[in-house]
Amino acid sequence: MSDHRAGSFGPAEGRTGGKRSGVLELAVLGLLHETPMHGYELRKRLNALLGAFRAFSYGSLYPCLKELLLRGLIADESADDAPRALAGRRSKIVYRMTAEGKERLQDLLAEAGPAAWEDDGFGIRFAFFGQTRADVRLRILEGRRSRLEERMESVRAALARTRERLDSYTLELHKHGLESVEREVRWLNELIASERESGPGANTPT
Amino acid sequence: MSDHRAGSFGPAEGRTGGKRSGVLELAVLGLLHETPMHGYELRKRLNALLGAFRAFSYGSLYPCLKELLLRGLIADESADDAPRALAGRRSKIVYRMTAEGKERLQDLLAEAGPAAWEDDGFGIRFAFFGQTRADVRLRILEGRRSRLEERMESVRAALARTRERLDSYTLELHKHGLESVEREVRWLNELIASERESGPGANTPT
DNA sequence: TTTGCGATGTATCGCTGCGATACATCGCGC
DNA sequence: GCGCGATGTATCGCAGCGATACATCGCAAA
Repeated sequence: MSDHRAGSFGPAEGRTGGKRSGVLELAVLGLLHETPMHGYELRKRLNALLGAFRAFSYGSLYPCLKELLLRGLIADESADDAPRALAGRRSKIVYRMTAEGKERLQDLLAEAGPAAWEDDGFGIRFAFFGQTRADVRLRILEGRRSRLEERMESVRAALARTRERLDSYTLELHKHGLESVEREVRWLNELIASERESGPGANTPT
Repeated sequence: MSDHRAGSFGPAEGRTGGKRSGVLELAVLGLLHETPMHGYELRKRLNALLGAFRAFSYGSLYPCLKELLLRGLIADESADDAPRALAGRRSKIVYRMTAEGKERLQDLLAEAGPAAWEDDGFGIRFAFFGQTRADVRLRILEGRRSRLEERMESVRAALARTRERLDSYTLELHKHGLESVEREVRWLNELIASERESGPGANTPT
């Protein structure tokens, strides 16, 4: 019972206590793209950026930062240009993106597959839509919409199957849940329409 | 400025110690209260019950079941009334509630504190409102509402602080998120009203 | 002056729960 | 008699949370 990863895809690295981070990686890279920052501020900005949608904690942020450093996607700015003469003094770590980091960010922002229409993946990508190519935006929006439609369909089917066994509170819960999803679909429709309207040739640079 | 939980409720709720799952425990107990079942069906029913709101996986269900067995809150029915003569044959495990389990369920359903107005805790409890005392229902509904209002307030404040730095997509995300919360508050208001209406003396028995 | 406090800042530990996977049995059509 | 999908039990690796520890800095009340 040990070591059986079929490993069809997924980079076989990590280990050594290394923490992988899907969405956080994009979030960090996306923010650092603007200006260098240290962890504390990164978190504040991140949570301000995402608002009601999501909040990250230090328990995930710092391990992620550590890993990104290791992978060379970000670097400690205070280390490469500081005088270094000051012996041992260091309490702040200012992170900046490296060239590899920028490349990675571009790859992540170009991703328009399933990962980009899951709840987390979508939300975080949407927050960085300003840096995303117009055609990718559209594909993500549409993918998200069909993902939600799928979900609604399966919930509705399950509901139809069990409706008579459910009490009024459960029914109410389902109704509310379904309406939330419907509302998001409507929102997506508006966004898609306005994307299409602003010209299918519009490519947003950087 | 502080983005920490201000702790207006503080330690009064007697945490300070490793606390067990809570959510799944309640779900399992709540379902098993009706009829005995095995894990597979438990999961199906659970996800049908919760619908769009939430879905549990085996990775959490089975460990939870194991722990509940250990704690004596549920028992393996096929073990205590089966002939036992059949040597070694066993593939299904049918769980039933014990007296301790029923007691525990009552305690969980009576809980109307902070744990009951977090996203998960609230949803799961709402699904079992049919088994909850009317006054507890009301307190949970009101607690949930004020929790959401708190959240909206802090998001709005953060938004006001950073609005000018955000691009149109991020603004759209915030708007949508805020509206979702507002919608849930309105929903809660309706529920509260209808709870109050149906008489403050109404105590639902099991 | 000192003391205390809240914001800033870095970091880790224990835990919950997910997702993928493995494997076994059963019923049923062909 | 065979395949195949539903039923059924179970675990592993990992992401991310929440609490916590600790250190420094600026500032205002004592």
